Amino acid sequence: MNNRLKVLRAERDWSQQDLADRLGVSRQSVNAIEKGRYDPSLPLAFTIAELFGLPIEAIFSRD
Amino acid sequence: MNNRLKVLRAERDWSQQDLADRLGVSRQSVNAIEKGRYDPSLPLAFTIAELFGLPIEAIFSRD
DNA sequence: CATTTATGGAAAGCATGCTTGTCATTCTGG
DNA sequence: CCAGAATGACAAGCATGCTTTCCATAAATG
Repeated sequence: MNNRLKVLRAERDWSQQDLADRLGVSRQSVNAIEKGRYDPSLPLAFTIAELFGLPIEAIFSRD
Repeated sequence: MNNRLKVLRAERDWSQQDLADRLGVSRQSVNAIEKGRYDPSLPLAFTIAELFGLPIEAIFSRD
């Protein structure tokens, strides 16, 4: 899966740590997801979508 | 997370096995997800949403 | 320069997702 | 009644998600 986390983060001028704090996960998780090393769980994808006020499909997409 | 799999399946008169075949997963996975024993991975949630032609948020929701 | 902040990644360990196989129960058709 | 289909569940095993800890590099700041 691809994701737009880096862009959404940049639009808000948040560091990976800032985003991780808002999501309640570790910075390493944000980094790994952002770099495509793995996909978030569905619950985390919901948390991310809610934080950015976007549908999951507007943030994540298939490769 | 809650999900509407059972209803969506019933609307189409599909068995759990029918749905599993269409999703490319085991019947046990469909059963476990439907019964809330665990959540699907994000890629599987995408496959489910595509199969039913609905946004992920129209199928899955937080508890 | 020296220090701090941001990012990328590796390793080990625990939790979760998914598999195959198996079993029990219930329901339906013949 | 009997056979088969459908559902629910459990176990073992492998894959993935997430954690903490640690290290390396680059960019920004004093």
